[in-house]
Amino acid sequence: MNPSIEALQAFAEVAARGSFSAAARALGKSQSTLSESVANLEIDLGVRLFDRTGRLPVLTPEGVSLLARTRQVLDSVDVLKRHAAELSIEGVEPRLTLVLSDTFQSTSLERFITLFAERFPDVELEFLFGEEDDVLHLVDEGRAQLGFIAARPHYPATLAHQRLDAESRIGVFAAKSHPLVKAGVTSHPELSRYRELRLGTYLQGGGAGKTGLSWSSPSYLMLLEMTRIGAGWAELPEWLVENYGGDMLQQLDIPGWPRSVRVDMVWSRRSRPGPALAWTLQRLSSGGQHDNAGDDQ
Amino acid sequence: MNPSIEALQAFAEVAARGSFSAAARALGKSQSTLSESVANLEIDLGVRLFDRTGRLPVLTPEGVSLLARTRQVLDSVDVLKRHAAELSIEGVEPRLTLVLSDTFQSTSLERFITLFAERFPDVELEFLFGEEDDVLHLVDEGRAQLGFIAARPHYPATLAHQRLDAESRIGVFAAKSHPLVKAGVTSHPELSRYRELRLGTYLQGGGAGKTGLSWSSPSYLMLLEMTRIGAGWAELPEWLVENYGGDMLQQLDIPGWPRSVRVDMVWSRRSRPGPALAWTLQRLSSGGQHDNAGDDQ
DNA sequence: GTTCATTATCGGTTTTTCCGATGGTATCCA
DNA sequence: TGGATACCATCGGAAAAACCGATAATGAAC
Repeated sequence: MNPSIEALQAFAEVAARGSFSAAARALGKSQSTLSESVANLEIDLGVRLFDRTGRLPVLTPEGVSLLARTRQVLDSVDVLKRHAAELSIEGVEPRLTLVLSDTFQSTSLERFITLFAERFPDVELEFLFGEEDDVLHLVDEGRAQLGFIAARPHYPATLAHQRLDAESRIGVFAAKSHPLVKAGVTSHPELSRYRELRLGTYLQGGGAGKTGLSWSSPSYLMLLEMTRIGAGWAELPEWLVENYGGDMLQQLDIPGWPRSVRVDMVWSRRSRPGPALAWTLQRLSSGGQHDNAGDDQ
Repeated sequence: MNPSIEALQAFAEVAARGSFSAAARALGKSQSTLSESVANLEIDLGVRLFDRTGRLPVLTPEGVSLLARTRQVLDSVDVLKRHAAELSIEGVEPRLTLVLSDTFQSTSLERFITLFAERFPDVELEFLFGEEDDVLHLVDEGRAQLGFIAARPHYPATLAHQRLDAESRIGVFAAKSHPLVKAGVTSHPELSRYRELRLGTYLQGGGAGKTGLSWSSPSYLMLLEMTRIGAGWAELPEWLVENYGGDMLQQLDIPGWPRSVRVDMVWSRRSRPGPALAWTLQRLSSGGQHDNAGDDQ
């Protein structure tokens, strides 16, 4: 037989107030209910929880011990109820999936994560990584709710987008030991004689257009790694090279590079953003640093 | 309104089996009960837990999220019930209080603690520290269930005792920088001209008998500390000096010292030892190293 | 000793839980 | 296409539990 949650609440309240009557008043129930409820709980558990010889009930040692576990039960019930209320009344999403791009600097992400954990402790955060078309695809099909992508002029009609303040610089890099560094390559045509390590998405199978000389990976981090070991040259975000490139990479002085790219957030128009997504959009679109940007609702 | 534990069990079971009927069979209830139970839970929480369009119910994203919390509730309920069963059926004590003496080597204690934690995970272990009469007093008045004390020939009639295998050597120590070390004291009468740092219990107020020249503390560790800073000489367990004395103490060569003292366990005769205490007595009295010493019940 | 607050117990009502039966429906197989 | 099967939701009724108000007993305080 399972104890009822009401009985557990009664037990905890009586223990806390030291009196059946006071606990009854606190819980808005009658004294007799509490008395019977606790008595039944004692029968249920097979343990005498209170010493009732005196005027007021006193916890037995067993009662003290079981009270601790009872509180754990009640706490977990509260968590459950609170989360359910968020889901139903406020309509908060059970989880939020973000597709991150290495174009998007991860430093500004740390602040966001801690704030999000405070504001939505019950929402599961899921991170995916992807670049370019993969981002759009994941968001469009609903696998992710929010994506970050190197800004482009046009987006599918089903996607909303917003440009972020931050901009990211993309340069052309090669390992210092790579032949093209010694050869002093300074133009793009020359570059194309060497192997390019380029971003390849999951979507387009085996590189349409550029083939043969180029290798591809869907992750900037793996491109960086391959560049480090001298497998070729690559377009890489500068911040990524600064943080993870060590001293082994050399930025190439090519006309038109490094380029400054802006980052866009994209999300689906198909359904109205839930509270967690809306909050996230607000926070990130206003730059994140000034919190007083009049962002209610 | 609180959800009932039965309903939460039903929810978890349906989610686990993927079918109301299967869950009903598993829980020994009727299918209609489970169906209604979960339906009411959904109303209670205000959240749709299952998608019922197909033949079998499928968890909604919200359901997945709430299922995790529900499992936590059920787990904590299981802990509560298990602990209650131990307390009631097996009569396990809610907590066990030991009075440790620094005479008792703490190395053999570590093994005991880990084994105890395995065998009685729900029993609270409380440690007190005391020496001599304090130990007897705490055990006799029920504040502690088991005490360790330097062996003595007679004990109060209300206390049972058992000699342990291990023996502890007590020597006379002083700081190497203390005058009596340089003076080359070799007999007890000479010693008495210097300040003694002696064990003083909580019981006997301000040192009956030896006064004036002696300072006292109820803890060997504090005596050790005072000896180290050169406040006087003291009788100390050798193992304590070895472990915590550093190189600052000198053992004095006094006739009759160091003494070998045995350690006794003492417990009350007033009530039959509970399972946890009985287990502890068995384990410690047989030395702790050979586990096959025929100790059942 | 009297008064006050507290607890246990008892009858009765309301609510919840549970069951069996029933009907509707998706899935599978002939 | 049609039948068999397993599944689910719903309904009425029975059993159990929760809850209340009233009452009597008891410890504490004055």
